[in-house]
Amino acid sequence: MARPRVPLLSTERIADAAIELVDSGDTFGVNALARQLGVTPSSLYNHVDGRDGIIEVMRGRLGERYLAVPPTGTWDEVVEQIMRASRRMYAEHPFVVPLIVGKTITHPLVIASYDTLATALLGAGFPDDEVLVVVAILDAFAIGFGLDLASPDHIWQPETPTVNLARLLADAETGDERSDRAFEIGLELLLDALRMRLGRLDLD
Amino acid sequence: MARPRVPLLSTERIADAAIELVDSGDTFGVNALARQLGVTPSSLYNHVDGRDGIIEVMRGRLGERYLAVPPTGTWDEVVEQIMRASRRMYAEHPFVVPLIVGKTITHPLVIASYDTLATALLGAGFPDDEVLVVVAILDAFAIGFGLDLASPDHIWQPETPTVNLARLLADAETGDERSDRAFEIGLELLLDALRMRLGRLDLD
DNA sequence: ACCTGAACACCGTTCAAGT
DNA sequence: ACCTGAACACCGTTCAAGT
Repeated sequence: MARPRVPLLSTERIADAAIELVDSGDTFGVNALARQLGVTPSSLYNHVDGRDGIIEVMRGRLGERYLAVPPTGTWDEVVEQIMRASRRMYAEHPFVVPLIVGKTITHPLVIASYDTLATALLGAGFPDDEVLVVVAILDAFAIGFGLDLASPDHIWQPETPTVNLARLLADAETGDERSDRAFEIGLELLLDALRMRLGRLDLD
Repeated sequence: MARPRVPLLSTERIADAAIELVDSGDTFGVNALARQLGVTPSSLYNHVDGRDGIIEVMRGRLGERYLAVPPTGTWDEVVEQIMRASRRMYAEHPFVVPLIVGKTITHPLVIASYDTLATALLGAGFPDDEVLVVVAILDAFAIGFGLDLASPDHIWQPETPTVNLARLLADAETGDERSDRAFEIGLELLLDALRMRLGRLDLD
């Protein structure tokens, strides 16, 4: 079977299988992915630009699933909806976060999501030269919490005595609940702070 | 030369060389590190627990350099100093961030830094069950911005028309300055928000 | 156009052998 | 105790060959 009459692969099938592989917790790799698709590693190169290409179609596919509906309402409602959508995406696929982090974003839908965010902030009254900065802050926040979900349950492992940390860790809730609470409180803090800053800007 | 009369390696030499390798921008790896140390990959295993072990001694070494001086002052000054110290560490060694991210922290000095943060927040009046959550938020924030520094100059690369994003990107400052401004504004927002929340808590 | 299979340079890790 | 060198199973990528 050299060339099948109907193609075995497509970017969508590759993206979906990649997401499945990563979600399973097994380490991501071109060979592992090919194995799961029942295909030779080299066949992937007919559809996708190597390892990084696979990661980018993963991001795009997830974007289609989580960021497709454009948010509506006041600027802070838009911000909140996008942050929550990203959060849901990362929460349900935590292990993709370390893979996509720091890679250039090109997928139109994902770009559109950041564009919506920027437009909402401009509409709110944030000055031109501050909008991208705020977007970067929101992105850093979302990514940081996404990584939090991908991290092992015990990020801090004190081996020497501590003043308070060890005791707090012993009493703390388990990973996901703590992370969810942290996200909720963090988002609230962030939105409050943005509203406060906007109020100050309006006075000038 | 089987066993040298004085050891060629030590965890410190390994850590320093690893930091140097990572800073140079070359991809980190056991083999590349051994090459730089003028040593066989397998010799590293006499001092360090494989790849992950090397990463952990890197983190420890950086902690010794950037987090050794315990911060003083009011709780928010402590928070600010620790955040700035982490920022400096990540800014001067951006490429270590993707490596240490999500890995369990054991190094006493690094643990001590988080302990100091927790103690300051407790002293401020944050309730026991909220302190770790705030620490996680601060950590997510710092990590997020650290990754921002390790990212390529053009994180967003719109290939289809946008409402505002493409225009804002064209006018934007270059990577490091933008990231620095974002950090400054973000830290201000975060501290304001924490003070606000503390004020509310005090009323109950 | 789309797959296989061989080949390549490279990983991280283990372990016997040497001093 | 601490290094080398051989060996292992595994990467990601390229490319000729086959339909």
